[in-house]
Amino acid sequence: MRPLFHPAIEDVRPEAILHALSDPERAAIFAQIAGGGSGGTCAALANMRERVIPKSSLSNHIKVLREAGLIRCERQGVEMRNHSRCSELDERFPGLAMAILSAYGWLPREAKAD
Amino acid sequence: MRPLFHPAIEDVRPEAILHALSDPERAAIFAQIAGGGSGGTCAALANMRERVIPKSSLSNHIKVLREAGLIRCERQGVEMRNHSRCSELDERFPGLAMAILSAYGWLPREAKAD
DNA sequence: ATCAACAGTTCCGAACTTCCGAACTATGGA
DNA sequence: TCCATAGTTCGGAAGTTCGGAACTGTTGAT
Repeated sequence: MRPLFHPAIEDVRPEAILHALSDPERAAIFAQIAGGGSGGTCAALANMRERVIPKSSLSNHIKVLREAGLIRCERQGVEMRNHSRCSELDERFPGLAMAILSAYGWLPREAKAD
Repeated sequence: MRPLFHPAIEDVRPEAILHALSDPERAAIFAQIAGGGSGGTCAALANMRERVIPKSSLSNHIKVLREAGLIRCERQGVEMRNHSRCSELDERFPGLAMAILSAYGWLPREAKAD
């Protein structure tokens, strides 16, 4: 499997980010990846909270996040490592990812106002 | 036509906001309303930029924005006044609406970083 | 080499959502 | 009353999403 498609940071569109994160399940996956906790493999993500996500759905969610420019995925042996593109994104759209995660109440590690 | 449904600010869900604003056309309508320029009637919004929006679509966009909690609509005579709920929203989800409008490059009046 | 096991992807049909023209409703003025 | 104006609802065509079953690609064992 050749390197998966990732948009260049300047090609990332705000509507794609909002669309990707407008699904709470997908936003939770992104929060998990951004938090760095699980190591970011699909298997780790699949049963992160009470809900078990079918793997075809998870694969699709990850594809949507990747194509929106939110995460970067690379194969490492048999599994896939997913990591967030937060710092690049924050340069392009300052405060956006953070405001969204914080609206969901899932800020990765920073302080939270409310 | 009795008062239209508007969610209480504490019932506003982040996914609804992101979904509403993940359509660039709808986000542009919201920016226009938030900017306050047009007076916010549908007719004024319909032909705001090069694109003419069919009125059934516009009505639907406004409904989505209203039910997401982004705008407040009230009939005034024969027309409808739409205004944004930015200040309430900013208390509930600090920085969210601003980060989104700024990502689209449509910040209502404040300064812009990049 | 062959095989099995595992991690993730693709395919495709059912269910859901979106778009927009035509028909409708509500308000105000003559 | 009847008309014009501003917006809403209806309905069907087109598009999107979800998830089970079948597939691919990688590793490790025999």
